[in-house]
Amino acid sequence: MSVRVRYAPSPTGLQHLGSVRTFLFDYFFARANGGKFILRIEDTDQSRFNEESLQDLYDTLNWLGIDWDEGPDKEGGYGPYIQSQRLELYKEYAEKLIADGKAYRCFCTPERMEKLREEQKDNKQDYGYDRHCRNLSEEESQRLYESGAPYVVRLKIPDGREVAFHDEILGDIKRKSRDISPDPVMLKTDGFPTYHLACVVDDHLMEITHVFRGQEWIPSTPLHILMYEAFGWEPPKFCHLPLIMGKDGKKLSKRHGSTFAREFRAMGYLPEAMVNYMIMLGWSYDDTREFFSHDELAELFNLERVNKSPAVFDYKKLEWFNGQYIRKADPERIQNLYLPLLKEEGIISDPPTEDEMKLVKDSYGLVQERLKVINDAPGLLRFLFKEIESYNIEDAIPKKMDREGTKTVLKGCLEVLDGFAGRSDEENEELFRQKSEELGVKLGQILQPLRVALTGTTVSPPMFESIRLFGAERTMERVKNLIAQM
RNA sequence: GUCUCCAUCGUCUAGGGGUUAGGACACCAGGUUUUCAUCCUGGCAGCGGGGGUUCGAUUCCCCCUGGAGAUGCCA
Repeated sequence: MSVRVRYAPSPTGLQHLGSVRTFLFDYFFARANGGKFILRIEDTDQSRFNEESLQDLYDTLNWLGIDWDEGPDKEGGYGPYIQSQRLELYKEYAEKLIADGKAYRCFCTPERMEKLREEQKDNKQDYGYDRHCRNLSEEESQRLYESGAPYVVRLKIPDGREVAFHDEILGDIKRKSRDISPDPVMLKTDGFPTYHLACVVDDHLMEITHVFRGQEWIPSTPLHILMYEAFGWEPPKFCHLPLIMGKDGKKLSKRHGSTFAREFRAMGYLPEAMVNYMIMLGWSYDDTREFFSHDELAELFNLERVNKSPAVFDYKKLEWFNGQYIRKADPERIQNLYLPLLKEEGIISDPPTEDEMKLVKDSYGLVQERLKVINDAPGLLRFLFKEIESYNIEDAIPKKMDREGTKTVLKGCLEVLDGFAGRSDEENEELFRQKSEELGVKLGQILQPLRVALTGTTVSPPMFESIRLFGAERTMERVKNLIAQM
């Protein structure tokens, strides 16, 4: 049987790192096995549905280069792929369950449920429905139904059974049926299915072979097994993925840092770095290799090497991956990624002038080794395009030197800068060395004030290259400017 | 509370009855260098505890501990 895998997000929030990891495993498993990757929208919670998250889903998938074979916009013979468009189907199957005696209508009001819950809490009993309506006589149930009373459909959980399933990652998992929540709701009052019903019905109808989902679903899988039994269907294979944690071992959340895919995109992470890092969170290839292209993953990903235990998300390592990928990337691509940022920050005009574009292109060498994320670029390049707003004089004064000495050094720089453009870097360096000897300081002590004069900071790209790009004459202006302020 | 899952350096992981327990990030030190970064070299650091099984357990089994998740008309 050919592999069919689905990613089934519910559009109630933005795609976060856990979602990304799940669909990456879905996708690459499908690809590596020559199977189909299906996108299904689980919008069964009307109250939490939100349009923005739907757009975010598509944006995220597209950004990371993940395409699907079937989905809302790609009919593949198993549609519709949006659960809110399949309501009749779920109702039909719920009715079938009732007709077969596997489920029943429950007319208990929310008020009764709340009261029950409170009583259970007071008596320190286990929570759960007391099966009041399961014990209704058929006539009574029918009468209430015909009276138009609102109801939900609940599955009858059998007593005294052990429900087992085999997880492809975790192995055999068992649970006693009495530990499964008594008689979970399948169909809500509003006619929408719960996750459990919709998921089981759709996975079966869409002939899903492997269900990938987070480990938080393990406790409800026995329930799903019971549902497959009630329908007389063969369950798919289950693959419960380890959870992603924050540094403190708690479930990853905002307080650990960014968690939404779009935030990483906005910060200037490359999609391939993101994919590579995320796939390594819970999966490994061997004892050393850790760089994988999209195509390689689509060939090499497998279930055997998926880890069982939860993984802590390491922002530092992601950053390292990103730096590695930026350095390997085509310069033009990286420039095009930060070009809009330069415009946004008003560093260059919009549209850029010809001179600005040339300078952006020529200056790439200044940043390529220094970028961890794309968004670092504006800060590194700003000095080439904009005047230094204010000098921190202290920065300009090297260690073991004073203000006067620094002034003298800067004046010395002016002499060397004269005719700078006409000489090679080697020649210029030699001149700076001579000058520093003449002034009785080290080369670093002469270059630091110059660096501050040109860039406004003590940390910058290499001096000579920067001077060449910016122009020796204009550099001299900045040096004079700084001297005047000292 | 109850149920379920998990457990190798700080983090991601490889390994597996006999290994100097391997790699990567981070960190530290050194080198290259005009600062930063890159790059190179080296270093620090780990099998949670207790019982078994065995000639021998980090590896297999049990218990404990620790961590996480689930206990919704949310997914």
